[in-house]
Amino acid sequence: MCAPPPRPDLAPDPELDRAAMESLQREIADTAVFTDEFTFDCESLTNPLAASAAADADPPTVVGADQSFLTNDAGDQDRALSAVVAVRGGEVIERVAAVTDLETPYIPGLLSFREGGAILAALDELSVEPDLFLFDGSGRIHFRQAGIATHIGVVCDVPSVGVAKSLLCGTPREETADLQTGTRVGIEANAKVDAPEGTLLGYAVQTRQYDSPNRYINPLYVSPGHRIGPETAADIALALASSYKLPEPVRLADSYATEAKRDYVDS
DNA sequence: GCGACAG
DNA sequence: ATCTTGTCGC
Repeated sequence: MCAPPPRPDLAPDPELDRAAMESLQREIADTAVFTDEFTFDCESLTNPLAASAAADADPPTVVGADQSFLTNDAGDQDRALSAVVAVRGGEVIERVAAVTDLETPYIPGLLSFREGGAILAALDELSVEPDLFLFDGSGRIHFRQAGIATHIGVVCDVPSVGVAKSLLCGTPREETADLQTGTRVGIEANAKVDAPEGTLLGYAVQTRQYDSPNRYINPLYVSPGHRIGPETAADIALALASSYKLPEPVRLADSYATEAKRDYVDS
């Protein structure tokens, strides 16, 4: 992005010790806004495959991000590649990628300190101005309500949504098996979450399901990152998912992360 | 000791 | 995340 992050002081620093990381996450959560606070038109979050795409509206720029990892000669993952794809009105308008050294191992709950640096480096290369971020990982569904979507959203002060493929913490309010396409089940805070029990953290969202009773697709776990409420976060995930389980911007970032990694390995 | 968790 | 074969269904 052209402008520097509004809160560089809150950036994920992999040099911090564990206690300091957790402390920073509490500060991130305090700074985060878990209600709708954005100016773009949510109704024009259409994609090209949606027949209802309004040609006259000016659609927001949605940026999806996902990471892949590079291995050194010893066989260890030593670098992260962050792939970022900007989509507007269902069209890809820009793709950028950045590679940074990994400083921290993967620790559940501290993902942003491992991958955040690469993401911020990639976003720095982006020339378009994002209206909304979609990340592969949790937002408010997190022990300290500060998953990677919340962390990066707050640092950049850009509305963001977390899209995770599995549940980190929290409790579904109802059975999440056999949900119909387009339906959702609330995920609320349990004892493991630093929030009053019962707090609505996000939703299990069934963006896609097979017709035949033989094959089955698990729901996504969608939660507010920053400046988005839980209902809208789920609405956004559903609106941006077309033929696949993942919302288009993250699905495209996912495949670009694989593609860019292959290209990077060549050279 | 038990529980155990995004990517 | 990443590594793979096999299998289903369009």
